[in-house]
Amino acid sequence: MARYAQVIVDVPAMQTNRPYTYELPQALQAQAQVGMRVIVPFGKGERQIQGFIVGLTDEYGLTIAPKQVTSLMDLAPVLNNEALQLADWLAQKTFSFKIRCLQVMLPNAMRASYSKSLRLLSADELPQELNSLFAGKSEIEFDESKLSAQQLNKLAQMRQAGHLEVVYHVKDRAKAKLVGVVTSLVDEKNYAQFKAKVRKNAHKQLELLEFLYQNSHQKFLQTKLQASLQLSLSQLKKAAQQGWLKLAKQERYRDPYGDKMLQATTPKQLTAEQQRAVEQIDQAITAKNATTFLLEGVTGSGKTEVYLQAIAHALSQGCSALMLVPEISLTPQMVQRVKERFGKEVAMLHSALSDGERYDEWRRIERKEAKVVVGARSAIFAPLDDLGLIIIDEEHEASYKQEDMPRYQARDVALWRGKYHNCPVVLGSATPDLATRARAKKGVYQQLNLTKRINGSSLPQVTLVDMREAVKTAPAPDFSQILLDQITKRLVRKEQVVLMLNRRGYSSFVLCRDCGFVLKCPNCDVSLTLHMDTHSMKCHYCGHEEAIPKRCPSCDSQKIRYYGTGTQKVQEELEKLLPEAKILRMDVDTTRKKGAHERLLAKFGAHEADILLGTQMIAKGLDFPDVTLVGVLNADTALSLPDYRSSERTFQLLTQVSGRAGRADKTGQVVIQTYNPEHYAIQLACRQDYEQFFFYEMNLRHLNNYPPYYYTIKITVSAKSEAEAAKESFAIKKGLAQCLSPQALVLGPTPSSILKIKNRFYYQLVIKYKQEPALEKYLQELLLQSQSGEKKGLMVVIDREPVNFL
DNA sequence: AGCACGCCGACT
DNA sequence: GTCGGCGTGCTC
Repeated sequence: MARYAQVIVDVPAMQTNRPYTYELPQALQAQAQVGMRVIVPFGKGERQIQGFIVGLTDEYGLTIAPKQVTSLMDLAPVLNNEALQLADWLAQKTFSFKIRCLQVMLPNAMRASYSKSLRLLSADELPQELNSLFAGKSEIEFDESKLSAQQLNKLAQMRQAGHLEVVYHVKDRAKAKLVGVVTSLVDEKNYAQFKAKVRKNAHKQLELLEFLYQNSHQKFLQTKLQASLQLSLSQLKKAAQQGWLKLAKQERYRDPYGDKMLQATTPKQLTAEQQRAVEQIDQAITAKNATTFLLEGVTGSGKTEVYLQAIAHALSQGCSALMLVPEISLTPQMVQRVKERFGKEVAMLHSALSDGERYDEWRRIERKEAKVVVGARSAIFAPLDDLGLIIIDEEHEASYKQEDMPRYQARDVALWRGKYHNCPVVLGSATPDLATRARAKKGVYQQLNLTKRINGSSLPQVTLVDMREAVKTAPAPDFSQILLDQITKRLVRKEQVVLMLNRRGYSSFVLCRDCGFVLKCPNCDVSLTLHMDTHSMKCHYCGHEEAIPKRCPSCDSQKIRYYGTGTQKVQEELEKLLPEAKILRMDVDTTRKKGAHERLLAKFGAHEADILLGTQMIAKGLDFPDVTLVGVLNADTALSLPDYRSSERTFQLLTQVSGRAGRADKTGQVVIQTYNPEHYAIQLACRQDYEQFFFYEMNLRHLNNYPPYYYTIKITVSAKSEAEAAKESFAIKKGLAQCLSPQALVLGPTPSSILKIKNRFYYQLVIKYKQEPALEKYLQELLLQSQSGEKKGLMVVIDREPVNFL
């Protein structure tokens, strides 16, 4: 029983980034607990907002009168002690507002939505101008954007005079789904009595009564009953009135998967290597050791089976398990495998779920109805409170880093939770992140190796095509003769082909052959991308759209052409070369709709197409036995990017796609087209030689002072003018020089690779350092100060260990 | 973020 | 002389 609550309010700003003390009304004092959501008044006026109780006290150390908590939004805390501690750590580590860190722990639906309404206090004072607005009602919704300046003016006057008030609403969107349930009340005792009252020719009623009698005291889903007996709602209601049945609402989980029945699977026989890995992990689970394992295994070496058996062991110890996969919708096969093994014990959290579905999955976890959670990045916050194991599959994936506030790295959160629960964390990959692998080498992580492919199938045969030469005789700009021949061969043999277009930093734009003019976005510093489906030019950053020019806007030449390579263009090329081939295209455009991804893959799996053409997204986790050829059209577009990780990315990607070919009995072939055939990342990816790549790349990182030898922090400054952004970033550099030791390095400031986005200009600095005790404080201070510049349109963003330097 | 207070330009 | 612009500062 405390009198006051410490509340973090839902105002993401630097000045409000601290707890506020509210008085708890008598009635709430017994219920209030740390970790509950509340509604509190904040600021002048009657504005109401959501907040989180982070502490309870009996002291109120302020001289101003306390405000009172309006209401509690929860009956029990939605954030436990672990979540609150984790939020603290996150806020500090990622330079984020506390409120953002608390919100990221919960499903979206638990974030309140706000609205305002206008309530008329004395209706006779209403001026004519506002008559139509209120239309006789005493309370209307208040949407400032829909009102004219004059109307707002009049309203303000009314308010001043006390004839009108603004009412603030905080709505909890977290609602359980309710379904109608019908319970039969007909039995031996009343059946005859009911029947006597029904007219003889009322067939429908008799039929219903008969049905209810046959199913005495049973429960039915209202919708199903209506459908099977062809009843309207009013007929049901009438029956309820007569006492035949009871209509009620019942809570029901939204079911994102449908009632798809899955065949239960049993653990598979393990190879000696897998066995060893599972044993080591099991041991750590049983002993409650927060060991971090690096499970390094080539594609097809059976990492998933190791995960599944380790999860089973955690469950057998009475613990729960958490498994992260990169952007889950991309790997439906993986999800299915987990569901097949653990059935309804599994909860899924991924981006394709609606807010409601996500909320339901979250509650299933919280109520301990699901003990295995599979999900993408944000699932790392799943409310499992007896964790026995955390797995991060494809741990090198960049998608584990969140790109906006709070900019967390899910791997780091996993390690934190592992420590909290004393449970092991397994990082799995065929091509581990260099930092991870380096830690394993130093013995910080324990390495487990899977060196053999599970079915003994050999690694695919890889052919490098030097496009500098091949392009001279190529039948189409993106297809060398060698690749085309190979594709044709598969078509004849009725085998399947996967073609990957490395689109990073590459898209189709329009260029004038005469004057070199490129059509650019008026708001952003990027060229517009051609979209054949809508017949327009689009900006990928701000959404600006315009018509495709027929003549050059600069020199009026007609020689304005499409340049670059997009999947659409490649598809057209391919259709011309191989008119008989059936091609499926998979890219952002064709997979935007929910479930489109799965449908495309299912189609390809069912042999409805010969060729699957796509971007990076096809490289991950899909596994089709009849694919015997994988072609990479442009292996090196990412290599030229000004990012120290471009080699690592290219290596990972090529290694991964190569693994897609020939997994079963048929040996696969991989054809890689490149303009840099001698580049080490490409050469070593061809040989699937991670070890060699690791040594080579580590050496380069060492020479150039990059991670994992150094930590990095990126500071991005943006302003309405380039000069301001530049000026501010130079000032920050000056400040940094004061606080950093001579061992630290500061790169920049430089204009960001895309200088202008949505009419804002971006400059950035990168700090590379090993040990800087004063840095963290300095950066916190910098953020605090930047607040004053924010009104002038200056913004500062701090990103720890950024995933891209662009 | 949002809301009020407060100090300077263009109107009745 | 007032209305109303938006720069500034605070929110338990």
